[in-house]
Amino acid sequence: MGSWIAGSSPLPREFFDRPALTVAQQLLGCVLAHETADGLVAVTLTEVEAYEGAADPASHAYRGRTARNAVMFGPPGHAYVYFTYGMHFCVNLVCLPEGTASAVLLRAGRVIEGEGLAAGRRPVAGPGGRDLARGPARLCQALGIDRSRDGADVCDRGSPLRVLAGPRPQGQGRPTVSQGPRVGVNSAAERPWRFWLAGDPTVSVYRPHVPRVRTKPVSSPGAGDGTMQR
DNA sequence: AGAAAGATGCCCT
DNA sequence: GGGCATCTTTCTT
Repeated sequence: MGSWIAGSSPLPREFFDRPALTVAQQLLGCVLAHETADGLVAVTLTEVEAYEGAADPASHAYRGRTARNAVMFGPPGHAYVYFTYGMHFCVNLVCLPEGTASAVLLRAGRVIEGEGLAAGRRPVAGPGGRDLARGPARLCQALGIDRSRDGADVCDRGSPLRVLAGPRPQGQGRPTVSQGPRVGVNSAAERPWRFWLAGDPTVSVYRPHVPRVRTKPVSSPGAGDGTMQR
């Protein structure tokens, strides 16, 4: 089986020393591998989102550097792992040189190595493995990525978390990349900075941007005209 | 010190 | 389709 992953060289740091929009599209089809004491799990990336730094209201770095997002301001090729919604982890890859804060959120992938281990980590995933890493939090769960991987150098051959060039299918050119608005972003939602492999079943289902509506204890008058209230 | 929101996923109706 | 789980970060008193 594909033990080529263990001996393969990670992508060079220059790969990540580019704008997030470029890196995001180039990352599709590449391999993300995570090695733990339990074993190796690897996916080919099928869906990503680009986030700029200071110029992007949807970015965690928009309001400046904090203890949480410090890795985003560091050198390219490192993982920025954050915790959200009280239970989920998501992983980003930092782009551009130190001092800038752009990154690419990894949203989905297809498990190509360690499927048994990944399935054990995600017992609720259905058969077939399609849902093992569909969605950013699911991807982290399948790979066993948590905050201890924050700052990991994915360009380091000795790192437990690495990014490798994807296998080039014979007789095929570059995969067809689709593009659309980012998911779960209520600001700058008009920027089509989400990229995915067209037609891939492991891509997360598109949810049109519906901001979370807080339930109101009392109904206010004047809202009976059918106007959307949020 | 306290509160509110959050780059979500799961289960139930 | 919608509510809920669950907690960290950051902003506001």
